[in-house]
Amino acid sequence: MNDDGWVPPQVLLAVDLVILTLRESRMHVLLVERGVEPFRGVRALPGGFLGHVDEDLLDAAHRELAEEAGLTADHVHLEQLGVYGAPGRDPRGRVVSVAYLAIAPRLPEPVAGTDALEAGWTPVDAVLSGGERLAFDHRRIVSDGVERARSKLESTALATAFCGPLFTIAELQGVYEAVWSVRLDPRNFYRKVQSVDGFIEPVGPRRKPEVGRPARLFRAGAHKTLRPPMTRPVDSTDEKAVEA
Amino acid sequence: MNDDGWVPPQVLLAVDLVILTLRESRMHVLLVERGVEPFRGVRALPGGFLGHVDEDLLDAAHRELAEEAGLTADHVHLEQLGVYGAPGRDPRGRVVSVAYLAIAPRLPEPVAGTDALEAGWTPVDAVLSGGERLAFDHRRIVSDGVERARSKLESTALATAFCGPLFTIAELQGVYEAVWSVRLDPRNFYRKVQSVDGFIEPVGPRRKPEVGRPARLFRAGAHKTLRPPMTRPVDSTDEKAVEA
DNA sequence: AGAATAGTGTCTTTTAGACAGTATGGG
DNA sequence: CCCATACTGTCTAAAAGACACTATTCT
Repeated sequence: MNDDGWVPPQVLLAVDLVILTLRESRMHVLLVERGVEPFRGVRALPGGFLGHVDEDLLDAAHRELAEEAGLTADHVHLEQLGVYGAPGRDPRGRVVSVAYLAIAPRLPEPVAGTDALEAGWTPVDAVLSGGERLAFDHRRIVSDGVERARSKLESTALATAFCGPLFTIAELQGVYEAVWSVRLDPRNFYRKVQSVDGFIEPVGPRRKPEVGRPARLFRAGAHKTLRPPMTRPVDSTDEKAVEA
Repeated sequence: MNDDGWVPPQVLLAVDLVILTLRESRMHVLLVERGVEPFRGVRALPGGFLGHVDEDLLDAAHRELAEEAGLTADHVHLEQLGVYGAPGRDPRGRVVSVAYLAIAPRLPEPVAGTDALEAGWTPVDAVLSGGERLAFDHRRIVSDGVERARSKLESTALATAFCGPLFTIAELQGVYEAVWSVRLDPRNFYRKVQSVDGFIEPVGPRRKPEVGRPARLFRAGAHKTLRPPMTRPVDSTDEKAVEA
C-alpha cells in the first residue's frame, strides 16, 4: 500500500465444500479421495483452486458443487462458512481456503467426480470422532460446518434445506433429531413448528406412505429467520467452568 | 490441481477490520481516510495487505488493529466475519479481503494511524443509511458486521465485549439498547441477565457514580453461549412476504 | 429532605414440556 | 379388525412481559 517498493505477497486461493445431507437418519458429509499429492489417497473435502483470476468465489463454489458432487444449484443451500489460512496448512505453499457450507436434500446416489478417485458420503460422527483421517485441516472445517448447521437450525429455516421441496412434519422432525442428536416429542413439535410464523406452509396434497395414514405436505415458508426460535433441548454433556 | 500445465491463479489478500464500540450510547465504527489511490480521500475500514507470505490471518488482523487503531489485543474481541472476493471490488486487480469483526470497550480517544490521514469513530447509522460514502464494498462489510453483532447479542455473551472488564448491569443494558435500538425494562433485564447461567458474575466492590446509589460490579462469566438466549423484542419494522 | 440511580417483588400472559387419545389409510 | 402412522387436546411448569415499590448514596 506504500510506494517504498514493497509489494504485497500473493497467495493461492482454494474453495472447499462441506456438503451435508441426511441418509438413514444420520448426517453425512461428502468426501473425495485425493488422486494427487499432497495427501494422495487420503480423503478430503471436495474443492479446488480458483478456476481463473476473475472467477467469483460463489461461482467457484457452485462449479465445484457440480464438478465434484454432481449437484446442481437447485434445491441446494449454499453459504460461506469461513476462511482457513494458517501458514502451514498446505505443504505446497501459502494456500488460503474459502470454505462453503452446502445443505442438500437426500438425492439419487450418483456422485461422480472428475479429479477425485472416489467420492462418498461419510457419517459425520465418524469424521468428528477421528475415526476417519482427513487431508489438510479439513476435519476442523467439517467440525465448524456441522456446528454452524446445528446452530442455524435453532434460529433459521435451514432444516428445510435438508428436505425436498415438499415434506411432511415428521420428516422435518427427523432433520432436527438427526442434526441435534436428540429425540423430540412429535406432539410438541407439531404444535411448535406450525406456530412459528412463516416457517412452513401447507400445500394441498398428502403423501401416501407404504403403510399408515397419509401425511400432510408442506413447503418452506417465506421467513428465513424463526421468531421465536426453535429451542434445542439442553444437552447433559455441557462443560462447566471454574470460578476464580 | 492437474498436471496439464495449468497453474492456479494467485490473488492479493487483504485484511479489513470492522471495529465497533459504544460512544454516547450509540454504536460507532472506526473509519480511516485513505491516503493513496484508489479511493484517495474516501473513508474506508482500517486494514491492509498481508504483511508477508507466512503471516497468519489472525495475526494480520491483530497487527492492523494495533497499527491503524492503536488497540492492543487486551479486552478486544476479535472474530472472523467473512471473505469478500467479488472480482471487480478493487480496481487494482483481484483482491480478496478477509474481514474481521472487533468489539472494543470505550477507550481513551487517541487513534493514530500510520498510513491513514485521519481516523475517526463514525455512528453506524450514518454509514448504513448511506450518509457516508465508503471505499470499495466496505459499507456492505460494515452492514454484515453490525448484523453479526446484533445477532450474537442474543445467543452469546458478546455484549460484555462492549464493556470494560468490570461493568454494572445498567451498563450492560445500555449495550443491548444501543445495539438493538430498543428500550428494555430495567427490572426484567436485571432478572433475566442474572438468571442466565454463567453470563455474568458479581465481584466485590461497587462503582461510585457522581450521583445516586452505587451499583454492583460484575465481570463476564465463563459461558460464552447463553442458554436460554436473550430475547430481542419484536421489531415492528419486519418484512412480510407474499403468499403464492 | 430531596434528587438520582440501584435494586427487589408481584401479578398476568405466554410458551415449553409431559402425556393420552382419536383419525385415517392399507392389509 | 388390526396395524401403522398422522394428528389433536389437556394439564402443568417455567419463562416473559407489565408494572410499583423500597434502598442507598450525595448534596
